[in-house]
Amino acid sequence: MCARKSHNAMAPNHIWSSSMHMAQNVADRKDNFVKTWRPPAGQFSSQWRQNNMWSMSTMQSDLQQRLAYEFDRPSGSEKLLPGRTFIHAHEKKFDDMHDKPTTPAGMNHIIRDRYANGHTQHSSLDPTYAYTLYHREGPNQSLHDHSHQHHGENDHLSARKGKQFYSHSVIDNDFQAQLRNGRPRMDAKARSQLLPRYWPRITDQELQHLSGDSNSVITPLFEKMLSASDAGRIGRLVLPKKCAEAYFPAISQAEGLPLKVQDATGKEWVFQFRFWPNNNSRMYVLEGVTPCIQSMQLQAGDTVTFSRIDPEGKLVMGFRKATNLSAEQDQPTKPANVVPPPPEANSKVSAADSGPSAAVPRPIKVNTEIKISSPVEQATASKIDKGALAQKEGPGTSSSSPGPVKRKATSVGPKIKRFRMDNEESMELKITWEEAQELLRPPPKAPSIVIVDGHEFEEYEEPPILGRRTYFVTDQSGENHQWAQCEDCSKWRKLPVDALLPSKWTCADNKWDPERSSCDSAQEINTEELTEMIPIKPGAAKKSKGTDNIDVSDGLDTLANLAILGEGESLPSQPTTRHPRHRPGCSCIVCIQPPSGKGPKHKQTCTCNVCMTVRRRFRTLMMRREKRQQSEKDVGASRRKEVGQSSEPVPQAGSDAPPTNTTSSPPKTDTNSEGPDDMAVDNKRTSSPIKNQIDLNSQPEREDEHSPKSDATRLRDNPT
DNA sequence: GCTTCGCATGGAA
DNA sequence: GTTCCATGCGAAG
Repeated sequence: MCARKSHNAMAPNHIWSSSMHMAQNVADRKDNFVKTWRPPAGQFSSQWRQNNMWSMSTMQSDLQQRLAYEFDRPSGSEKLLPGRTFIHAHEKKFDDMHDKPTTPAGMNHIIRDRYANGHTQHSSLDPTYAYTLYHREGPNQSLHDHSHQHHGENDHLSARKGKQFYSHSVIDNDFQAQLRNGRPRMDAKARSQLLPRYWPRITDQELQHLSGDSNSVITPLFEKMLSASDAGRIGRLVLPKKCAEAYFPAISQAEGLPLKVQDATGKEWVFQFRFWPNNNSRMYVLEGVTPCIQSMQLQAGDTVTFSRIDPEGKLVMGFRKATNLSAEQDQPTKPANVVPPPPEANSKVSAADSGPSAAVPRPIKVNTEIKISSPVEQATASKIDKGALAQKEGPGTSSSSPGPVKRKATSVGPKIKRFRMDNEESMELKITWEEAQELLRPPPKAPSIVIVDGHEFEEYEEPPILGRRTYFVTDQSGENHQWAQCEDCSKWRKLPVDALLPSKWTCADNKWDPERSSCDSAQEINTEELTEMIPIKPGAAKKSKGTDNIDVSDGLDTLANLAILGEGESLPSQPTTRHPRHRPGCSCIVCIQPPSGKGPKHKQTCTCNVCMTVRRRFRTLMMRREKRQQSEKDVGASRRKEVGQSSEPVPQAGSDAPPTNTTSSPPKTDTNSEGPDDMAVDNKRTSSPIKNQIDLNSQPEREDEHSPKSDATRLRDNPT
């Protein structure tokens, strides 16, 4: 359907794939290929929203990766060769082979550039080649980023002198490592099983620091975001099993063996590399990492990277601070992912921190996406630089780092999760993948038609762009059109279905309806009518005006409201959305609340998001409870009537109290007494120090599950 | 009572 | 259903 070329060129590739994959029979995957890539027919075929591709959950990781690329893709130098309008079957094959794991963005850049350089054969697609290869021609000469040099491969090889950086495993190098280590490295298949979140994303600057001045070659092995327990005082760093088995020495005894690891400063640490038996498997840990972690001032959420220095075969440990995110976004040109100057850092490292060119004698790649680990985050980054979406990276810059891999939320401790959510930038990560899809538009340049295996494909030379959200509507006459909201006046305008809007769109851009090409023109229909047709809330986009062109509030509000109303209750005029797994950035009632008994107490006057949500939820719960109790009373009364008529005493169902008490006892006025449900509600409402206010530190969603009696008791015990 | 060690548990993928 | 892995937890020191 779209953007075939660039996707094929840059689609997720596996780090460890070998060229043998290329030899796989294309026909084996032909059917799937065709189904996936065939341009769908129909009136929306030009829209960048084909569900058969963009909504398939099985494609998600791939798509996320693609999205990440689409978002950060620079233009200009990274375009594919204009003249190249065909797709090698084996290239597509490769893409298919590796569309599950995601590709670090930096790798994408390299791969793209290799395309641009005419390396279109297997080597250009083979990540083992395609990753970064840097060389320094002399002490004061520039390091040449392969991705920006339009030289041939031979030029590079011949020019390689002095220090070399291999940002990913080079086959020969890996083979040598096998020989040195005396045990086979992970085979290609096993490598392909390595989860993308462990793929190393190391900038060239990090590599420089790790390498020091030696003539060494660095092979990044894997990385891991520190969990709370990793960074805690236990001193145990849980290692991803496959990484441990692939890159660390084989151990047969649980006690393991001591492992020397060098940090970025050259200091050597000795950890105990061992495992625990676990569910017929092993759980690998590095013990004794606390001093090292502390010396690096790492905490949960930060990332440690493991690399190998060859030819010594040393393990070297780097790190990346998670807290660089905000600073990085504030200063997008500052190189991120730079190893902070350790205590004994030399001037080189310090200089590196001061600017991209201070310590690096070449136009080093400035990676502003290094912290962006998910497509959503990528989207956020793009949002920050909304005006220059397509030109975010100027000439001479690119991302050497990879990137966008969706991190497992549980790899970050709860506190870190909340910290990340509190982070202003992270709070902007409020766009789901499905929402992002709706914002993608084909690039303006018309696609060329290519034929692959007898099937026609639209091939775009440029990536999709972020467009303004529109809503497609079929009116009563069967006519299709779409509605878009003006950036300036927030009026909704009806547009033809094939209209492609830029992310910033105003009435003045309404070339399809000259009568309504001005913000002064009235809206064609009133908002109420519009709301009936499309799932928008009046003024929703206005809310986001000034902060972002992407209107992402709908889905979020849906989630929040669903959380408030409880599962199974949908909202009128809003799409029914099941709550996804809780992830960093999730704004649901569960995620935004501090854990029980932890965190600062909220005052009754607090108007924070948590408190406001709790209040709303409390009110809803109370209303529901009162309704339920009222209905139960009614049922009970009617039953008693029936019982009275039949003169048979029947215990009241669902009540602990004797049946006679409910009607015969006078209303209790003692708020401390344990009364019926409605009294418990009253108790709850009045137990607060401030009249008619609720306990913002209580957890109504749990209270809802408890008996009213316990509610009253707990509120009495903890009136704050 | 505190820390360390080893395993178990359960959520997430 | 299986595997991975973050973390809880009890035993031992």
